[in-house]
Amino acid sequence: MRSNDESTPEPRATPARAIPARAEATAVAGMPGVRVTAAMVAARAGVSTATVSLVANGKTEGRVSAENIARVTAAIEELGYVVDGIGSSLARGGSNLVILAAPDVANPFFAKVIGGVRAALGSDYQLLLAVSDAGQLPTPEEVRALMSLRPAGLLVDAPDAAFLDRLHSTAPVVLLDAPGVEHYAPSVNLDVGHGARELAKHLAALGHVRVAYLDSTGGTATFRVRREAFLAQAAASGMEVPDGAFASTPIDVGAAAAAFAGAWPAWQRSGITAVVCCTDTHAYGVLQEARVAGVAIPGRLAVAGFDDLPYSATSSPALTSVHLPAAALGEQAGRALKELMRGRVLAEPQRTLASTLIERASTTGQAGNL
Amino acid sequence: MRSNDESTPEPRATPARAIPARAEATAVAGMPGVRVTAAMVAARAGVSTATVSLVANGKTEGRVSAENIARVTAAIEELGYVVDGIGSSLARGGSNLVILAAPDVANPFFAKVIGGVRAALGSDYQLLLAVSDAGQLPTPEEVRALMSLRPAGLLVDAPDAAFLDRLHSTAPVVLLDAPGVEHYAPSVNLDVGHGARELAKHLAALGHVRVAYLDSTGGTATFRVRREAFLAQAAASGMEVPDGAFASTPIDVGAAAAAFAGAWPAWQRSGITAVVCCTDTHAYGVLQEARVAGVAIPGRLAVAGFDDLPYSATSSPALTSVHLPAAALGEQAGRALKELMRGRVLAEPQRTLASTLIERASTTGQAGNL
DNA sequence: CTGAAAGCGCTTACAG
DNA sequence: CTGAAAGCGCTTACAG
Repeated sequence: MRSNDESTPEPRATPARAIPARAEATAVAGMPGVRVTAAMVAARAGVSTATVSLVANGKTEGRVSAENIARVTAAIEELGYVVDGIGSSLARGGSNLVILAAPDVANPFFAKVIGGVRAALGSDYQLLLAVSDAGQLPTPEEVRALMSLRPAGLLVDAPDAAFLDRLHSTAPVVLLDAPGVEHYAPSVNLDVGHGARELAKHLAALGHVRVAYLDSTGGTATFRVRREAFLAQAAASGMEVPDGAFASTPIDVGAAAAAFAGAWPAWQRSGITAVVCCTDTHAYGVLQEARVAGVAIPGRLAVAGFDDLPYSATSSPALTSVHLPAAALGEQAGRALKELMRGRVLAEPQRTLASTLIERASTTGQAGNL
Repeated sequence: MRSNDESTPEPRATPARAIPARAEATAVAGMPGVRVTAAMVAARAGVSTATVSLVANGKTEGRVSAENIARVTAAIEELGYVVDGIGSSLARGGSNLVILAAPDVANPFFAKVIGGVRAALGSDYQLLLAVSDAGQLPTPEEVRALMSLRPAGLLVDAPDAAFLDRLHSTAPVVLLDAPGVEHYAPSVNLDVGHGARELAKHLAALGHVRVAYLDSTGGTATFRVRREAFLAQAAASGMEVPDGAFASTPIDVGAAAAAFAGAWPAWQRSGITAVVCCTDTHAYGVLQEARVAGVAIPGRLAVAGFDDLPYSATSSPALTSVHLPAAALGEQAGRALKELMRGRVLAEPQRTLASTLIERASTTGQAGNL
């Protein structure tokens, strides 16, 4: 669980008699340096560590004299003192860390989510990402280890029930994009079903009757929602997704391209005129392979995706896609967590953000547009 | 610096007389639960906390009787005890956290770097990503706050001198992709210059004489290296990059496409037959706009990039690109840091990984390939 | 306004 | 093999 041969030379605190100014300035990057403690600051300022703590944390109002504030401030500055997070966390009973666990950090969509979280959290909390291998949430063991840091709060993106069952958090938790498991904790969800239905209506209105669906292999619950909502509305709108018109691949352009290449001859024979992809990434693969095969988009085949990634606005043809409000997702989750961390009760513990269909040339363009 | 109104209700440790089994199992996600301490385990097992610590950390050899190991193990299991990272870190003088600071987390390239780091670090250390806004390293203030967590080590990707000057780390540091600042700390670099020169030779061998260069606006030091190495070899190989044949945009497909659209008429007039892009992302923009404008790739214009992103292998045409060993970069940096954290001295503190040119259809394909 | 002291949860010499 | 005790660096009642 933790390193058994932690032979790192631990810097022993130097005796407080002669405190050199800028002790930390002697630390060379990569070399252990001298750690400046509150006791050293106290010695230099001629006060107690209690006073140092008060000043360092800005809790001086009506508690520390102007004289002492000045002395301590000067000593802090001279020694380069930074409050130790470990000692502080232990004394306070918790840290100011917020941990964000997500299966898919390296994703342009997720970058926006992170931006939103940061904006909401502000500088009171330290945001750290728990990373694991691509497409995987951290294991429960990893999360246990993280919980032992006593984070002030936890944000979990796209969790499944198994993960949440094994997560016994003592800190407030907010879930992001957690369809089907909202009851575990306050959550912010995406109404991706709405966009999926809009997409089905859009295709039906364009006269499509037989459509294919390119799904994700494995993946999180959102893909089930996307598929089911689309299929339900497709049926309601009089469209058919024939049995042979399903395929699934990992979220990877090449894999999607290959799957499309393999499936297209049969799809073509069965009269498919549109393919809906569960992510824009899948759709890029279809666009690419269609170009190679000389399939006119959208003239011969309409293509659409989900996520509205940056590239989709400028791809050729531009890709019709269900837009998801990533920044708002992060921002509202961050906001909710902040409330919980302050001990407040959420007025609205379950939130859902709308998705919207962005219609572009891959479904609406001139026929024959390559 | 830290929250001033941390009004979170702090769970007081319950008196150790009646310890219910599975205390933590009563914790509902999002609700503060009971924290199980070593003292509770000790009480239940009828031993001292010292013994609990020994057992929990697997340091029992020749120090704890089989009898007591069994009792403590059972109590740990029954109560769901997890060693508290805060208390442990304070006692040990440091945490087992490794913090990775990077400007560009949401990048497929970087996902591989992270994978490499994780593989090298193993389970002895907790890897956490310090995130900031897109394209930015965390500020020195943010890093200070992180340092106060007493990480066991620090990994910094693509730092500049200003960042390192203000980073007074007391923990071992390893730099990744840090051309020009290697002297600050042990580092693992990418010899991107080699790939850039290979690319210049490749284009020259294909008969190109006048080429354009699409650079990144701002960005990290690697872009300077890419440009300079390419230009030097281009000149040496008898190619010319005319004054008007430079452009730069952010790392964004749409921006690159727009820049190319604006520049192409003049480039065409001046006899440009190839454009080198400082990232594959820029190159995607060029490919896309070229398609719209009916510019045959590579017949009329050869296109190449750097990074060899996943999409480049399957784009249409597939993109010639300078491949960078992302996973190896992370892996070697992680390995080096692990050595340092164990108190060892690096045999080879400066390492450089080779880059290779991957030739694909965007430069070598049949002329007229759209 | 101030400081001595207790306590946060753990680890590690130390004495037995 | 075992436990009492000191100590990690801080914060916070508490008494003055």
